[in-house]
Amino acid sequence: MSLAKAQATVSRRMDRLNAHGIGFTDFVILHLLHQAPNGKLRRKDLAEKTNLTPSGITRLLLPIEKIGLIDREANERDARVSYVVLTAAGRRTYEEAKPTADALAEDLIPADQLKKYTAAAALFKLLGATII
Amino acid sequence: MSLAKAQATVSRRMDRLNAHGIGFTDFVILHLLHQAPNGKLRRKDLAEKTNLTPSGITRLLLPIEKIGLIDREANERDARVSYVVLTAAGRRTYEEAKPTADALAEDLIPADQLKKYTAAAALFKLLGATII
DNA sequence: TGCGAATAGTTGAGTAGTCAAGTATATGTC
DNA sequence: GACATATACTTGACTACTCAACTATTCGCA
Repeated sequence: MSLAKAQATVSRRMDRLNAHGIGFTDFVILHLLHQAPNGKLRRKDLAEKTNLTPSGITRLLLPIEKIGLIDREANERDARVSYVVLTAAGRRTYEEAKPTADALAEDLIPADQLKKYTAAAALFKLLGATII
Repeated sequence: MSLAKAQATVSRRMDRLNAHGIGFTDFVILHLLHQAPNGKLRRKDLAEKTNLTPSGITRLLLPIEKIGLIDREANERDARVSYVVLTAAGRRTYEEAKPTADALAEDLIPADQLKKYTAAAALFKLLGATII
């Protein structure tokens, strides 16, 4: 209940990202893909990293694919997996949005205060969550 | 995203409460009413305490009212407000569920570890959340 | 080598909320 | 004392998920 509110606060704050045509969760996806080797991940990996279910990922990616920021790619060794790859447009959007996201994060929790919250991180871990 | 998962973990764990015929959020409502003077609160107060919107509260209370754990009561001075009151059955259910909830909480985060997490509480406050 | 069990992803139905707009009532101001 | 404005709550339409069941494929092993 309380945690949900904190979550809501974060995403609402981050919604200034939609100046870039994307929402907070979209940005997280782009961020994860950007970090990944070759800019691609299996849908299952995205599900794990975001703590969503595979079905949640399917539904989340649909509109991002529709606007052309990500694309599908088959795995030649395993026909079950479908990679999510960052398109050129996706990479561009990510790079444009990154400074905005960083500024918003800094605004939300000033970096010099961040070290205080390692205990919070431990709590999240205990609860099975991962810090972005 | 991460916070949402922690939240999900908590509520899923707390879902053992449905042995008492109620869910986690229902229990929170009963708890808040139990604490309140005269066992009643305005819907607006519940919204603030739970960090839900008034419309969320309306929808949340509907089934709890239907199973008779809470009831409506008018305010004679202000016809706009409708109190939420704990019924006898609601009080009974709360008192039965409380030990279960306490045990589950202790199970989730052992009390002797709890003091470690004051920093987490500070973080939540910063994010605009309240600890139960 | 063929078959049961596991894995990746999708889909239908449901849940728990949100926001925006609407109703009813109360309050402050001129 | 009437009228603009504010407050308490509800409702319709929507979002962002979840779970369970399904399809397609791959793997382990008798």
